[in-house]
Amino acid sequence: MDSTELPADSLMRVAVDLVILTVVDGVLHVALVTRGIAPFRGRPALPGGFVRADEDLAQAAQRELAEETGIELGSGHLEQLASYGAVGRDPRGRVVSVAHLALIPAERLRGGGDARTADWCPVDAVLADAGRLAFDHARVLADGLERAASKIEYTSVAASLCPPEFTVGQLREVYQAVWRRPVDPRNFHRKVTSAEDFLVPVPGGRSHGAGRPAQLYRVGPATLLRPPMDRQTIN
Amino acid sequence: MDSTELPADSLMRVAVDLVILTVVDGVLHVALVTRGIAPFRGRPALPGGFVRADEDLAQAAQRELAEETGIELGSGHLEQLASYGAVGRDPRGRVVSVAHLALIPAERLRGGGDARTADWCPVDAVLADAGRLAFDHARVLADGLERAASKIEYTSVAASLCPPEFTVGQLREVYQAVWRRPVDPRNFHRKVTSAEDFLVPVPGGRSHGAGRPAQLYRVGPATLLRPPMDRQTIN
DNA sequence: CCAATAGTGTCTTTCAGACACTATATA
DNA sequence: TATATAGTGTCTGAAAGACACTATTGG
Repeated sequence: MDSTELPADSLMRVAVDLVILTVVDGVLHVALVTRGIAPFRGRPALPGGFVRADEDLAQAAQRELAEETGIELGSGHLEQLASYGAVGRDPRGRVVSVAHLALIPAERLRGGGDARTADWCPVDAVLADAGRLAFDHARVLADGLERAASKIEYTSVAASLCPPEFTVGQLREVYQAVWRRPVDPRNFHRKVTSAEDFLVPVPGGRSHGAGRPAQLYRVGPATLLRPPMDRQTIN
Repeated sequence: MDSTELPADSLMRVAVDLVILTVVDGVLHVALVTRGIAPFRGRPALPGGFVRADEDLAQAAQRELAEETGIELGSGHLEQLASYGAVGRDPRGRVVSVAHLALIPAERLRGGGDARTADWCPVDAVLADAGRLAFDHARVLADGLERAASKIEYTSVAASLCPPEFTVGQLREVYQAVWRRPVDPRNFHRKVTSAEDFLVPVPGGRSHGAGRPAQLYRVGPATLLRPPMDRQTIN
């Protein structure tokens, strides 16, 4: 492995940062850590860390996700978001961060408080004070939220924010939380249940709680929703 | 700039690779270089190079685009695509590549032949022998093509593949080339001309050539096409 | 019973697919 | 005149928005 012919000034540190989203009681939350070391000590930041020499980008993201949330990604969704490499974004030196987006069910959260684990913060509150976020994480978070909102328009990844078996009402709550707008229950029901292979009913599965019990579903083999839902237009 | 506390094994080389697309005579072309040095010497590859210490990712991509095609990106479109960081993707050592997608008008091409410049290759021919591409560039190219095809569904970036003033027919040729399928001229015309602020007619601007002269348009202020076109369903 | 949520049905509007037809240039 | 491309109009079917109505639970 001779790399003498490679330019030395392209040697940089490569990190992964994670936008980890979940929905708790109809409210979108993002996982944040409080930085214990400089720079930005004491400020909220996205979970993340440096990529190791023996792992690829997705592995590094999965490792950080497990370390900060305890999630092993059995259910849940993880995808690459974008890379951020402005020259001065980290005062310690040149760091290129490959941001990832994770969508995980609320039921699998483990309690925060531990310094190593992330805290779940309502996205509205975080955005109201986005200037406190370390590095360029306000931008990364904004990009992650936009990606999540657009991706549930045409895919079934919203189910990654639900438990393995869920009702149409729970799925609708996820859409409303991510889109920050109400969705008509009846039209939503018609849309998602009539889409081919999008949801598969669990035989005999019924929800409990207030109101009429609902059919339980699992996510179906169709990962794409066609035609898509349009969050701008939708009632 | 003290980085002693940073882990040494996250030091990697960071590069940009470019998927540069254009449409010549209704056929989609991609810019490829022939590698003059090992590894993959003599094999076709996407244009690219290492990021310098004093430039960010977008600047590096623009610089490489200018060096390989002579395009200064007055018109044209450049966006980040994705990052590729598998451990063994470059035999010389650990290299993380941040791929970008560029869409440029055919009229601004400059002749190849020069060793420093890229050659324009029909995408069909390249895909038919994608295994010859260096590194993981077959995958990067596939991702770039998919991104281009999906992005013209809901944005006006297809106009970046046309000259500044163009006819509806030219724009339709671009869609057909990127989607690899025919599009009904009449329905397409109705769709793009009735979309608010998508195209703005050039007063008195008329095309010449075979058939009835067509109105010339410039791309309008609306960057989004709503509702989008669906390349799966479209006639 | 009432409140709450699940689920069905229906009317209307919008818009895409298909395609006839007209308009205006070049060969 | 023949041919090619531009552009308009019209019919039909799919699907979304709006919303009435029924179904089935818990309190």
